[in-house]
Order: sequence, then structure tokens, then C-alpha cells
Amino acid sequence: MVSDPAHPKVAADVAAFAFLEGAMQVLLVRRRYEPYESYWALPGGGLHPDETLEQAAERELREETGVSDVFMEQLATFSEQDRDPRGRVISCCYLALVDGGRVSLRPGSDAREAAWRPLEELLAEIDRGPVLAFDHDRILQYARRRLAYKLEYQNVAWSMLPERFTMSELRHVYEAGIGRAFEPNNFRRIALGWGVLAEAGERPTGGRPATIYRFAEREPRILAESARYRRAT
Amino acid sequence: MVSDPAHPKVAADVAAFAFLEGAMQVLLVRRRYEPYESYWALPGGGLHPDETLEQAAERELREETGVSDVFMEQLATFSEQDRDPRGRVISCCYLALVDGGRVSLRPGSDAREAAWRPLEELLAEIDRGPVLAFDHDRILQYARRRLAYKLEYQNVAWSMLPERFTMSELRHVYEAGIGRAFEPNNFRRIALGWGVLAEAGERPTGGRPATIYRFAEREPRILAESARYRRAT
DNA sequence: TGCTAATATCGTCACGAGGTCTATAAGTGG
DNA sequence: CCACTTATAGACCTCGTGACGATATTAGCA
Repeated sequence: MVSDPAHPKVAADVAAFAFLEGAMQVLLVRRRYEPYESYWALPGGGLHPDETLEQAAERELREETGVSDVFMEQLATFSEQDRDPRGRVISCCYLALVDGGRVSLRPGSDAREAAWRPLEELLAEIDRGPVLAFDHDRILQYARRRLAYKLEYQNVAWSMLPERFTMSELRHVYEAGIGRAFEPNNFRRIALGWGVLAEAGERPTGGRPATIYRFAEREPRILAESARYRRAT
Repeated sequence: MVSDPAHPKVAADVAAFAFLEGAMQVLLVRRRYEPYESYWALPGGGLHPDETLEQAAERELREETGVSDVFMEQLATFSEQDRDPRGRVISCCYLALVDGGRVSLRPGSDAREAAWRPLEELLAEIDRGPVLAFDHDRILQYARRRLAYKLEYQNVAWSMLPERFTMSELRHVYEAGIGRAFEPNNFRRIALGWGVLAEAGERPTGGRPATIYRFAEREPRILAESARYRRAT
């Protein structure tokens, strides 16, 4: 497969995250073919002529894992010459946020299997040495930083939660995505201050029942302006 | 110029900003050839086989405008099928910050001329209708948002200032880049609080002389953590 | 029925960042 | 000597938010 260097191969890869079993998980596929045969990798593949990069990312995610209809945002484009041993491949990477309880994994033809892997464990493993195919270790680290930032900045957590959830569940998503424990009461006060949560009943918990919330608007919205050295009168 | 759709043409474009004559300016080139002949556009061009996208952005900026050795950061990749009438061209766009007093413009072979254009006026013109070639109107709007965010987030203003500057000059860069007036005393207190400014003499101003500052470190650094719902003990 | 444990929710305090405003310092030109 | 300009400095106040304890509501159990 020789490629005209003026027209390199272009691909889209996806770092998809979900909150499952109390931890943040990333969606990986096991490669069926060379190169990196049997390695784990981020789902992704070549751009088709009739689609945008975002459409390619959605299609590859659907084809390789069965996951569709999720929040997606462009991350960055990676263009190092040696990132693919087959030749020049430029990869535009996307961040996807998935409600893990809503989707079921169906590995596609290019993948032996698709699976959620705990993010923290995987990142710790990567710190000790290469794990994923291609430059996907680096891409995953990049995606993780963006995930943390995105959660603090916009109300995108609804993408990773069922329709109805408790304040604890919301907090757990934030704690897992940002990688830090939060004071429950402070988190609660601030989350309610966003003005995007609506009450939707109660749920027994083994202790005092928890209020159930839903997102009043399932559209991305800036949660907090960075309010530095505000304007003069 | 027919292109294999599986291997589209890949280009890098640059939105370069500088603070000149009291206003934020963006660097444009006037196109010499079709399509969009004689239109103003962002500097940019096709990726060479032996370079990364960032290297291509630097090279195109240097070749078309004479500007080199500037702060550069990837913005986003645009892949709409119809963004170039010649066929499928995917453009990876970069944000560049330039010290306008340090560089001199030298238009290259692909450009009739290169010029700084006042950002606010240009954006107002864009609001009234298409102005730049291709989808560069949209890319410029995207770049402007990133510029504002970047200034608040990291100490990248040194890229747009001479070695030595006064607090007023620094504030003017922020006001022009973010598009808002700041209370001088607040700005001063907070800028000094960053801990990255060092005093370097005085300069007469027509009133009380201004303290001259320089950046103690000319490396990107986070200025303010987003401190929301901090961790529990 | 009491007691404890567990979980969620609520109230309060303190501190610091940042806004507003006023005062002072140090030049220029009448 | 005074008015004017520009930069710098201090005082004060509000508000967001981190820290911590108190209260509400269930289950389990003797």
C-alpha cells in the first residue's frame, strides 16, 4: 500500500469514555490484523470520501464496537511520520462520552473483541511502558486531560449518565473523570448552582432516600465563566 | 487535479495574531491564484511528505508572510467536503502568537501581499457576510475564541510583546485579545500575582514613569487552576 | 421500642480572589 | 505654584468555595 506523500491516508480515532462499575472506563478494541495484531487499540479507521472526519469517527465507533449516538468532540490531529508502520497516516482523534448502561458492545470485523477497560489502571500500565497499538498510549493520555477539563467546563456529564440519577452518582462521575475526591456537600451546592438540574423523584438508598435528578437541558452549556480581572465599569 | 478520495489532500492553515497600533491584528495574505484569486485568506498550504502538520504550518507561515519563530498551537481540523472548490482538502489549523514589532512581512510567491488586519473590524465585516477565502471566516472566528481563552489560561502574552513592556501594554494586549476592558488596578494586582513578571527598570510616560517588566520565564505556564468543588480532605 | 449504622441533605464559618473606590506618587506644561 | 496626566498603592466589600459539623431519613437488630 504505497501512498502518494502529498495525499496521505487520513483516519479518525475515538477515545470513548463511560462510567461503569464505579470507575471511568475507556473503550478499546483488540486488533485482528497486522500491524499490532492482537494489540488493544482505540477504535478508528480510514476516512471515506463522502464523510467528514466526525462522521468517520462515529461510523468507525459504530462498526468496531456497536456504540452509536454519543456525545463527540474533536480532540486533536496527530501527524508524526512514523506513527503507523504501514506509511503516512494522519489521525484526527475524537473524544466520545457514553452512557455505559445504554449501549452493548458488538465487536466488528476488524476487531477481535471490544471491551471497556478501567482508565486509571490502564494509564498506570502505560506509565510503566507501551501498551496500546500505534501512538494510542499518547492519544489516550491527551484524551484523559481533555475529559477532566470538559467535565469541569461544560455540563456534558449527562452523556455518561442515565436519564435519572442521584447526586452521588453525578459526583462519582466527576470524581472518576477528574481523578479527585470531592466534598459531597460542596459538590452538591455547586452542581445545583449550575441551574441545569431538575428534581425527578426519590430513590431508596439504605439510608435517607436520595433525590433523583435529571438534566433539564441535554445541550452542552458553559458551567462557569472564568471570572478573572473582570471588566471595569 | 483529481485526488484519490481515500487519500485526500491535507493542508495546514495558520491564524496568526499580533498586537499592533493599539489593536489586535490578524495576519492575512492576498491570494495570487484561483480559486478565490485576489481574496484575502489565512496563510497556509499543503503538507509535505517529510514534515508534520505543525512543521507545515510554520513553513507556510514563513514562506507566505516571512514570519517565523513564533508561538504555535493546534486549533482544530476542518474536513467539510465542499470547503475547497478544487476537491477534498482537509485543513489542520493552527493558532500563532506573534510579536508584531519583531517581524517584518515579506509576501511569498503564492501571495500578492501579506498584511495585518484589525481583528475587530474584520470580525464585524464577517458578521455582515463572507469575506475571506474558503471557510476561513469560520476558522478565524474559532481562532479568536481560542485566543481569548488562551490568554486567560496561560502566560502566552509574552509571545505578543517585546522583551520589555509596561503594565499598561500588557493590559492592552489582554483587553484587545479578550475583547473587554479591565480595571487597571485589578489587572495589575492579578498579573503580578501570577509570579511570572520581573521588574526591569522604568520608562517615562508623560505622567508618573511606568515600571518596566519582563517575563521571568518565557515558557507556557498555567496561570490559574480552575478551582471548583475542590477535593475533600 | 430504643440504639446504631448508613446515607443523604443542610447550615455555618473562614479565607481569599477579585470588584470598586479613593488616595498617593511622579512626571509634564501652563 | 497649580492643573493635568499617568502609574501605583491601599482600603474595603462581596462572593465563591473549601472545611466541618449538624440534621434528616431509612434499615437492621437486640
